[in-house]
Amino acid sequence: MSNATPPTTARPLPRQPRRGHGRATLADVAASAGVTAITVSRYLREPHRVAPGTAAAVVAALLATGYLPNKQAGVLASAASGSARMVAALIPSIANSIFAETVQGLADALQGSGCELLLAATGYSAEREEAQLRALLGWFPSALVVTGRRHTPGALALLRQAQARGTPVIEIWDHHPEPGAESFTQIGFNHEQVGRAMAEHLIGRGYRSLAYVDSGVAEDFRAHERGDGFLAAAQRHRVPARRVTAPALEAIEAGRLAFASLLNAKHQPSVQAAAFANDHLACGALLAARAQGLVVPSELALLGFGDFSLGRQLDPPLSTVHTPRFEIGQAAARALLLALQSGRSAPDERLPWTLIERGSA
Amino acid sequence: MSNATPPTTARPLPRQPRRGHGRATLADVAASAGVTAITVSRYLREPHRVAPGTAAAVVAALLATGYLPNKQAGVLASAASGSARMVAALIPSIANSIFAETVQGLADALQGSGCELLLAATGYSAEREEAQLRALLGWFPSALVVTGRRHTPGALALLRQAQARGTPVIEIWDHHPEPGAESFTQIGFNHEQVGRAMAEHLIGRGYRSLAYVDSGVAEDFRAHERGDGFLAAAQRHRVPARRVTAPALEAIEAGRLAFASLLNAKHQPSVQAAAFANDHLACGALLAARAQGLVVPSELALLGFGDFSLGRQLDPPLSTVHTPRFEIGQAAARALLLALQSGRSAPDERLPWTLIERGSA
DNA sequence: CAGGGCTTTGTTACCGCTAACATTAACGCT
DNA sequence: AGCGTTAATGTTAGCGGTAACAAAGCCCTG
Repeated sequence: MSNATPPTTARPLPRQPRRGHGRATLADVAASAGVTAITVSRYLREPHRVAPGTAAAVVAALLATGYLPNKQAGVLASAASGSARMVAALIPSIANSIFAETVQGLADALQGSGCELLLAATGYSAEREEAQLRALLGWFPSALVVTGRRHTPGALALLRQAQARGTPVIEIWDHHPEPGAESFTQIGFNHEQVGRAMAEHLIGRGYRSLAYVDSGVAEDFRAHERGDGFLAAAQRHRVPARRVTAPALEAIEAGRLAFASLLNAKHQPSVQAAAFANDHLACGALLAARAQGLVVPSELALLGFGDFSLGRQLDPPLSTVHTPRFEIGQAAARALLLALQSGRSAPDERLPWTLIERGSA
Repeated sequence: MSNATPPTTARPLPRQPRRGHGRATLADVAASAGVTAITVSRYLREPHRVAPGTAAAVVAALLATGYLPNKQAGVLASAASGSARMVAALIPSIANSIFAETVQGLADALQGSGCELLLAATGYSAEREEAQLRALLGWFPSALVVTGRRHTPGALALLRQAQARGTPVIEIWDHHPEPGAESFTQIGFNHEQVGRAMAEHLIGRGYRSLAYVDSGVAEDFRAHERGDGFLAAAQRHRVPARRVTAPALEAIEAGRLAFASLLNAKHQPSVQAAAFANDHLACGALLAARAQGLVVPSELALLGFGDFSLGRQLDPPLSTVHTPRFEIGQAAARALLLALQSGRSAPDERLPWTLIERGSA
């Protein structure tokens, strides 16, 4: 009755509309189908709740408009449910084949779950990890996958916050439950244990003077831990062992150089067997040893870590530790999907590694 | 005049509020700083536009609340500007070291630009590429990086739409400008040309019966194109050449088996030199050849593609084609950042490859 | 045939943030 | 003094979707 013509007061003066991005929206689809937006939204999420006839019209409209849902809007609207369907993964390096395979496992297992993968490489820097984490959290990922259990205090606080809010946090490549301290889901294995096994393998084969050639990457904590385990086991067996740190170069080249320092005459007794932080280092050393005419393993035994394809092809083939690198990614995906479903944090998983004796040790 | 007290009708009865996710929002920060949300927002985006005193209060409030911006909301609100600061990349396989290094280059160069990386692996399937593309587009990425120039019609339509809306689209690992057809920014090299160069190298070294061992992955178009170039060049030089397709197995093993079929007696003339779709295949063949006591390259020359570290370590070391795999990722990042800045699509880049003669061909 | 329950669709408000415009105060200049 | 200009901050509305609730229509039952 009174809404015929608004008087001169309070004219809402048309302001310039913010144009969107040109893509069809739910409203467009709805208009085309002759329904309202919520019906289309419902059809997309719970198709059984719209009547068959309506559904047909909606489908036609969806095809006609080429609608693609705007996930930003969707996530924002259902913020409480927190279902961004996006997993943020932080790994040290993508180029490192170890982590590349893990990411592949993660991506494969996520495929079909409707989760996208947001990836960042930290370059083995804990500070960078924190910065990346901060950036990635801005997207409200539904789960977080981080590498290892060492983080800056800031990163740790962010991870704890996220976990407290119900975002699953999964640590991969390590398995080292701290008694008492409540922590995140860990999927991996114990690196100290691997180091011990490497030492014990060499000792068992009769070598009586050992070395561990550590990674030149200062923040490759897992390599250092394998070294810790290695040295501890040697000490327990009263076998002399020392730690050498490879130069921070391309790994094969670094292995070559590390080999030279292993043979350095000023160390007594001279090294009979060396374990390496990774296969690339070990291969470099193996090649250098062969080039010098040294007989492997009788004059110097070499044991790698990682089971890269390269080592299998050398002469003698490199003895090494096979790691479940693909499986870690898969298991992480399974664990986080489970956690998202159940609402509880998934259990730890300790995945098996195996020491493969090939010929070099 | 009439809006003093609403009558009993239309009581807005308090409805249950939708709670958010528990994280501090701009409004919280603003309340803590004693300003309104827009001021905080402004401080974060254009700090010089808020007064120094206010800025100090805002900073304090930001720290006190531990605020992390919600990027979903930010992107949604500035939809027109389309600045999601997120790059979607689609590659065939993450585990393949070629692409892993490219992704690393991409991530490295994106680092610091404030762009996140949304990654998906297509498993060399064009259909899967389209599906992934559809899913990734839901996030309104600010740029798209796809591998190669072959896409399904649906994917192509999506890419064109995106480009038309101003989202840079970059095709990596290929460089094959179609005359006339307007296309996307291509960063890579011409694979047919590489194939020709491989054939010409072998012909130049005097081999008079050639073979190209193609990838067993049906949709590895670039490998097939190298084969096309290889065979075309051989034909032009009137040198017999045939194409053999490796079985779709693990590549080193596939190379081993491909080697056997190369020597198949029923083919005349027998193959003197073979080029391979990738180094893994070539290495498998080289190892098989050596195992049979064949002398490489005099009895059979082998030429790889990719320059993987493995090939360098064999005896004889594998001759191969070095590709700018890391640089492709970097260049893609540079190109898309440029396109985002300038608003125009970035120019193509043809990156150099080199044929490295090592000993096997 | 009134009334309870179910199905189907719509209305409203809000997620967290920012574009567009409004407002206020301080300043400079003729 | 009067007026335009600029700097600093606020108000409003909306991005595109979904949660919460409402309402309309149908079926069945006693």
